[in-house]
Amino acid sequence: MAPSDTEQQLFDAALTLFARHGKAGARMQAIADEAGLNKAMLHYYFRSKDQLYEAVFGYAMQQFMASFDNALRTASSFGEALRLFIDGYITFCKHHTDAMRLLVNENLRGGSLVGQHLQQLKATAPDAPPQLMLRTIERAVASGEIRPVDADHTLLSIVSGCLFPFIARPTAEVLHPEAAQWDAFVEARKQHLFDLLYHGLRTDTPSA
Amino acid sequence: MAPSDTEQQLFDAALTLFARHGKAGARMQAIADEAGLNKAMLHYYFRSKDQLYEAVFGYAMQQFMASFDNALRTASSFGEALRLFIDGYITFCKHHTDAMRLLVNENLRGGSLVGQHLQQLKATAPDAPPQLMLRTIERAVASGEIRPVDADHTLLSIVSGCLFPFIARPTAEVLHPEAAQWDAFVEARKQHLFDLLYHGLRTDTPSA
DNA sequence: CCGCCCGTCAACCATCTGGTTAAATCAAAC
DNA sequence: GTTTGATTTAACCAGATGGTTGACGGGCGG
Repeated sequence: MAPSDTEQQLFDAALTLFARHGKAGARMQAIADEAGLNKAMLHYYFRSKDQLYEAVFGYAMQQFMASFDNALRTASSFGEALRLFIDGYITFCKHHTDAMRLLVNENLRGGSLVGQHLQQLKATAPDAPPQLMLRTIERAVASGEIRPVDADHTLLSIVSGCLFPFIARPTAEVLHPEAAQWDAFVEARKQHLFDLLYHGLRTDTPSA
Repeated sequence: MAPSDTEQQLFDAALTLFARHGKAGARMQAIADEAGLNKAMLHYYFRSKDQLYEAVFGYAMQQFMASFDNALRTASSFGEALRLFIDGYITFCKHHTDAMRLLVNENLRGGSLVGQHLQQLKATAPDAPPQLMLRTIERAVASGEIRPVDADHTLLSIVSGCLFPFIARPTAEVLHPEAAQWDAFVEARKQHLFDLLYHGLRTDTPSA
């Protein structure tokens, strides 16, 4: 089961190139070159381009789920859970840009892989991070900690805020041209997003 | 200048297929077939696949900008501007899914086209919708109508909330499986998003 | 030392892909 | 009715692409 060194190199190269050029745009030859190996090895370890893509996609999704699974469970309040979720999500995107790009790309294309894997996950691991966060929101609504919002929409809003700077990086960089400051921008986003969402969600403080 | 009927059909088919399969995945033959025309016509009207793609992309971006330009100018308060922006954005995505997908795809891939067009737009039309909304936010901060938030981050958050359900539709549909209810879900999102953002942005009401 | 098998490779193959071309068609101008 | 120019078409082409194959090699059990 332990993937050989060669297999891993091919796999990594595939992830990189699939993320960069999409499934159709990534060439098998280019993947082999990137890994510094012979193209035939790709077919030796993964039979076809389709199967290679599926393997890489599945890995990306699994990696994604694992990334902030533990963090979430330690939260004691909704505010803390929200902060952990945002931090985990943004940190994941920052360090696993390729995996994230692959996942978003597959979503955007409306491929069937997303649905498949998500359904399967829902069945085998009913406490995966999305579900977990969803229930955290519902609980916070029930306890009156936050306004009575729709949990699905809210989760979508949280996720979108984390993901979007990476999705729309070229656009974001027109607003924030200093290239070197990208990291700082991403880091600042954690705080901005938490503030925005926490203010937006918490129960109204009766005023004037 | 008026594009011939043939040219328009090719153009539309190209938009559809580029959006569906990406630049690399869309085949010239398939585009011609979709338009019910001969493949050579594609090269007759647009010299190459690259130029066809650029033309389609430019059109999508222009269409996108035009879609909610007017609406924004009529707003009298920040709240109204926010509502109009959200409505316009979501409505655009709903009715021009292909154009939206193309734009997001290009962003995700980090292509140079996004930067080019946006820079050019910034120069020729300094009051394009994004800039306009940006300044609306800044004004609302200055007037104390909303908290002193970073305008760039805030705009990004607004846009992301509008766009994301369309980007991640397969994922969203796992949460909301009833296929027929997609339209209702999108419509409900306008209200949810406005509430979330408006609560999240408005100046703190001093309380206990 | 021998045979065996896994891993590796260069060369090869059928098909597909973007792009070209020369002939055919058509509409308006003369 | 013929000329002229834009439009349309089928056939074609060179190179790329996913995938295959047969040979080579080296480590390992015997």
